[in-house]
Amino acid sequence: MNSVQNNSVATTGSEKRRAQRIDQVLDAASDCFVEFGFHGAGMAKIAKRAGMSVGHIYHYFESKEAIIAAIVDRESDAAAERFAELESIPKEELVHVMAERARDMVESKADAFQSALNLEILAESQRNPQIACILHRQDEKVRGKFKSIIADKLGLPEADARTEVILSLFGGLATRIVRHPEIEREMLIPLLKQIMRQILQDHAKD
Amino acid sequence: MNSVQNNSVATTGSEKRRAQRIDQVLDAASDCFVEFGFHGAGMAKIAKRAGMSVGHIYHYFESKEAIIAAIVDRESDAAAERFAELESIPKEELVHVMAERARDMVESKADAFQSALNLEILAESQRNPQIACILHRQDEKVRGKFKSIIADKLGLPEADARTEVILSLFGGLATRIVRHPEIEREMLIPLLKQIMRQILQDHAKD
Amino acid sequence: MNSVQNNSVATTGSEKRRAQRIDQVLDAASDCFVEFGFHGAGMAKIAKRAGMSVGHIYHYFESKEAIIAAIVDRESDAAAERFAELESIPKEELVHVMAERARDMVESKADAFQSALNLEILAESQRNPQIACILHRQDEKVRGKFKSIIADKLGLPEADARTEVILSLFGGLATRIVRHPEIEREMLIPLLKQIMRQILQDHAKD
Amino acid sequence: MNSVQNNSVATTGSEKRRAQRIDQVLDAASDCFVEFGFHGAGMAKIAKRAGMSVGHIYHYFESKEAIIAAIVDRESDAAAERFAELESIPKEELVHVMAERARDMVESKADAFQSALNLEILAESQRNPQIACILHRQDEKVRGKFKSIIADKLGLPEADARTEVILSLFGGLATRIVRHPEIEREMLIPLLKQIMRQILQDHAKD
DNA sequence: AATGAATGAGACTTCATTCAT
DNA sequence: GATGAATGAAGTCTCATTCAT
Repeated sequence: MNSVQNNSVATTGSEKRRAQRIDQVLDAASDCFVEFGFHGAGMAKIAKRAGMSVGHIYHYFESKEAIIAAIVDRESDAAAERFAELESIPKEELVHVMAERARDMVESKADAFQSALNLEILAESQRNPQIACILHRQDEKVRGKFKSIIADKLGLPEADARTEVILSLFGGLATRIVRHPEIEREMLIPLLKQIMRQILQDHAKD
Repeated sequence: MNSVQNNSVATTGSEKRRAQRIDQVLDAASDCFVEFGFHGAGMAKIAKRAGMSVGHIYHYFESKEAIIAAIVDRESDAAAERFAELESIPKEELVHVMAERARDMVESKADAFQSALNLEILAESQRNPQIACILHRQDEKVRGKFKSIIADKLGLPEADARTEVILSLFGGLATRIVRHPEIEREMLIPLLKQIMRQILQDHAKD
Repeated sequence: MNSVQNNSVATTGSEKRRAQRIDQVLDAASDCFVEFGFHGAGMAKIAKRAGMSVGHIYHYFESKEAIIAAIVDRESDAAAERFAELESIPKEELVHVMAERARDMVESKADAFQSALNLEILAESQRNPQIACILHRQDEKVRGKFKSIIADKLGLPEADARTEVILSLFGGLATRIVRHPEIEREMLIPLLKQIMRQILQDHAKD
Repeated sequence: MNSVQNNSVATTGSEKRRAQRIDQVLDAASDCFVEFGFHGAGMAKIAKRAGMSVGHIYHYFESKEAIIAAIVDRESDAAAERFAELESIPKEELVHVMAERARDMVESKADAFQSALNLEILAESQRNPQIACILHRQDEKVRGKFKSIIADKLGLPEADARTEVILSLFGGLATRIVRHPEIEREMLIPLLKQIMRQILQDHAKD
């Protein structure tokens, strides 16, 4: 369901193979985690879906925790990148692009997988400091870029608040849509666009 | 951390005691679930914190699952009630009250809906149909009341969309605030109020 | 299903009540043991079926073991008595009566309950010396009476062997019929009568 | 006590080892079941006697139930085979061989069908449908072969009845002998032979 | 006499992890 | 690199028994 990455800068054939194997594990684990949760997915199930023996997984990962951490890393990298693309968008188009972004999120079911995993990750991050740290670091990155777009490119005040509210809204939307697939998504878009416009333009008055 | 309830309509002393004991278990379990997660919290830990033997918990609950379900029930009941209060608010004050509600959510850490337990519950609901069902039922209730307020009391069109967006925003905010306690909450309020106003008034144009 | 006994020689009303209560427990326990086995029948189930609280059963029986022992006693008493009746049968009718006894056993489903309990008891007796002892004592009694009938009343040699074979046959029949209720019982009777005759008359040659 | 089998058609060393391990478990479990009963024998005891960790047993058997089922299978297979041998016996010798069979049963304590395990199995079969089914299937096989021997080879009428009575007698004898090891077995043989002859020859008159 | 709340040991089972091959 | 046999701790749940009321 999810097997794009090949972050390896490897050149050796053996290292390439290694990276492939690691991705096999990560993909299998992601699937299992979505289906059964972090705790409900046993190493045996992951190994079977990865087409690999249980023992061999431990050649690539020190522990199950390490697999979780790697997935969180990979997943939050992907999320961060998506926001990063916004940096290169010219000022005039930004509001429009962000609004389209909202449409994508609302329309695409592709994020259902992602979002389900996200909930698992968020829950885990509450007691696993390592996960919490990874998440925090990534969030910092996203937040930073966003703020600079709002403050520098759009020249708006209160960049912090605008950033937090946008991120909250996107996060909440994603979660809500996974939980309620029956929602008619189309109808949300006009209202969302409107709100995006309001947040990203200087109408702000109290 | 959490020990308010006394829903018992009991009159007998023994029934009262029973209700007390049940609440002891529920409170202890809530604590443990927040601290260790649904699956990290063993019955032993819960029993110890409830001041009760493991075996005795099973006089009150058929299984650990049943405890989880009871907690979700209790928790989502509380959340639903909070939204239900809005029904009695007169039209003119509604936007204002909702905005204040956003402030409360942002300011108070105690809010159940923003609680850590909530994330655990959401994650669990993805694979536990019973939990999913409870959540869904409650959400239906909230959604219904909200829509009727927007459509009937405020006389606005697109009540569905407005409802979904508000609920998404509140949900996302709660989650984001638990994860980032360092956010300066105060600064969010003006922007949130503005958005609430926009959603609850008929400026809607695309 | 089984509640005849009232062995109490009691005169006091309170003792009568006591005996009644004890029989309630024994009857309930018999039922449960047949349905779930000795180990599968919890005290809770027995108590409920006896219309009595769990704790109160311990006023009458020291332990679950004691209940089992009491049942075995009662059950094997009943079985022994059935054989004892043979003593008063006149010589000429004995073969006929025994043959009829075989018919009864084969025809009556009433023994199914008994026989199911018997299997449970036999299995238990293999590791519970107390049960083994009770059973042994009763068997001794039955065997003794039988032998004396065969040797003294019928004047046959090898009374021991004849006794053992008859008891084996009856035991085996009972067990087989519980296990295979589909067997057409009627057809067995002529052959059984024939065998009874052979065992109880002096055709014995090798 | 019991470790004959090597049904494995395995050629690989690993498969051979696997079969060995499985037999270790089955042997250990048989021992424990005889000593403590199906429900008195904990997995811990079985594991210790099998020289294996508790957890590892679950690589070979899905559950304790599955172990019981496997033992019943093995045990009743052995019993069925013993009866199956009769098919190849020529007509004239049959009565004689059957009579000898009775002698063997009476004399040998090793006979599986008379083993203590058997009682345990019978008792269990009363509430465990899976066990009941295995037993029934085997019994069907034995009964079928027996009937065809009696009807076709010996040309006797009422093959059903004769079969049932013989099986009852053998079953009863086995049980009785386990319970009363003090019985002088030798003395039973002449009478048993006589009865076998009567059942397997056409003296039948009512 | 009677209740049922309460206990705690022990039952079966799962699972992350290790290690010989 | 690759396997899967093996471990043992820990998990959920049951149950005979006791005791305050």
